[in-house]
Amino acid sequence: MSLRAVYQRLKRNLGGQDWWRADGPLEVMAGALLTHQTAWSGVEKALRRLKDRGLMTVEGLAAAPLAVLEECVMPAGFYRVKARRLQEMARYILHNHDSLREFLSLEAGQLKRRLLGLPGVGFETADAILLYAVGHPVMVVDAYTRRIMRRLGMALPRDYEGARRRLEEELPQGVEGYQEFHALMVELGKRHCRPNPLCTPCPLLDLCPHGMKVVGGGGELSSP
DNA sequence: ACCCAGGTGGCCC
DNA sequence: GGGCCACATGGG
Repeated sequence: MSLRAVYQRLKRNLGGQDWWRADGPLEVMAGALLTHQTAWSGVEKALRRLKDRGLMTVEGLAAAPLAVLEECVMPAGFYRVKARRLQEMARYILHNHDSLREFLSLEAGQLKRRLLGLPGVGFETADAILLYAVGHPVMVVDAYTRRIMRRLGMALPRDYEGARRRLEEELPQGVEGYQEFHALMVELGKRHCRPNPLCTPCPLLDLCPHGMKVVGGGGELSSP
């Protein structure tokens, strides 16, 4: 089964995900930093706290006492480092650009390099910002995507950029499709593709891993 | 009492 | 380039 076929099947059955809705680009950027190794429910609480205190602006994040940011970020975990990263990002933009808008309107490659220079922004976070905050057609490669691809027998290259290019080549190209595919990988992964060998069977795809056991019945146990 | 979550950076080899 | 660890709260 081709990757495009996988995508079409998931999309048909799980529907449009309309994922990662946010008030504006800054909220997407903050969410991208806060979601590191963290459940989204905690990220939502943190974003809510920041907004309720009027801190969801570049100026607000840049000027707020670190202790206040930490208190807001708390429910998203890793709160000390994440609060600092939020502030560093805001201060960078404030000190080096006319506005958030101007910063985000840089050419995609330029923007990505600058994002990567910020503390806490690695390849995945940078690409998430490009795709969801700005709307550039780049794939985001996360842990779920890698795991699912591996269990489909289509393991991605280990290096991030190689993996991203592979997905971008094999999928229908464009912002819509990339956002949708990424969302589908995460939602499917949460249900049926955990790191632990004990995973629930996936009714849509043969995700059965490593020849390990499946809980619940319905998944194939075909051992070669 | 585990395991896990929409990663990244620092350190080591 | 890789492998290991810290970073921390909250839900199943």
